[in-house]
Amino acid sequence: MGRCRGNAWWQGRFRGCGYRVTAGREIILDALTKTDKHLSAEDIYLSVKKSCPGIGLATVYRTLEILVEMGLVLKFDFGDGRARYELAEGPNKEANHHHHLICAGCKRVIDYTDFIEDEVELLRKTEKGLSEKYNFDIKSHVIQFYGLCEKCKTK
Amino acid sequence: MGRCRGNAWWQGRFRGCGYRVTAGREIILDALTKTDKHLSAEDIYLSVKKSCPGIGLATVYRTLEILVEMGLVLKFDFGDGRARYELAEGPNKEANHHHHLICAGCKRVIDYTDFIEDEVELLRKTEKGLSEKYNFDIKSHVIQFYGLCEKCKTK
DNA sequence: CCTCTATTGATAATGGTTCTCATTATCAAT
DNA sequence: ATTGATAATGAGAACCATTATCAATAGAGG
Ligand SMILES: [Mn+2]
Ligand SMILES: [Mn+2]
Ligand SMILES: [Zn+2]
Ligand SMILES: [Zn+2]
Repeated sequence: MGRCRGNAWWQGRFRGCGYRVTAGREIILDALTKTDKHLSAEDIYLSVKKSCPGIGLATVYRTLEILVEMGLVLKFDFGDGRARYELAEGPNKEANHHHHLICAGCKRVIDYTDFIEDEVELLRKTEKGLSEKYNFDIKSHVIQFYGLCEKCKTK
Repeated sequence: MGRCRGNAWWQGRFRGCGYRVTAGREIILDALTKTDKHLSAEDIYLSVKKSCPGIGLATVYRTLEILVEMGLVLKFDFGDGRARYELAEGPNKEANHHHHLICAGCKRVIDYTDFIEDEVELLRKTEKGLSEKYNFDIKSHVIQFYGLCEKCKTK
């Protein structure tokens, strides 16, 4: 057996999907785990480059693609022309599901979970109704509110 | 007074915003009015080119930008790498608001309004709560369900 | 170690969108 | 109807996030 790279929670899942565990993939997932921001591919690239200077931007994109496909990471479009990524689940983020408030002024993105309970209730009803009516198998949803944040609404 | 170009419902609003009424803008808005599809800029360009061969793609983009800014047209990202546009309101589409089901298999987009009543109720509550808690002025929302349509779920 | 091959980094290519600029069209004032 | 100020346009270049290419490298089972 080759040198062991550790036993982080995600590695089993990773190997189970037939993917190899590499230094690049480890550090990219680390970067996403260590922040609550909504990082772009380039954000991640620059962040990861500090402790892994040789990494290429293409590897970041390729890894993110895999992570999204596996459901470990969520990919969003907040309207600024680049994709944003966020850890979907993890060691400390088991029940991380939330929705977004997006400021049209400063482009800030606010995570909120405050009203999730009621929403989840309605979503369950809506998804059930839609599934039956359109015979559509719902896998995920995107709920985003656009407007002006505290600072931008006064200008 | 120059040749009158008609008195379509939108022209007053257009001039009121300081924009000139042009043949290109008229025909682009026509194209959006005459369909219930979710057209890309290039879709519109090709469609409009048939009755206005000289039009340029840049004009389509510029016009769409204005229409979105004015709130006459909605811009969506369904994850296929290009923006999609849809008439927000119009002569026959006063209460056109709806949400989307997006098939990850065939990329088909289904408009639905069936369960809007309950959703509208929850949205009102949620928006009120969020506005107060985050002092955020909500202007619009995007609600999309992703999954597999009738045809794609069996494969 | 050894082999097989998935992964990687550098870089070119792609493709949707935006920008530039000389020309044209709109429209309020004549 | 004509004019003049300037907004709008078309052609094409530029931009830039994302993908594809490919030779070199590294993961993992034996
Ligand atoms: Mn978030
Ligand atoms: Mn629609
Ligand atoms: Zn703001
Ligand atoms: Zn489908």
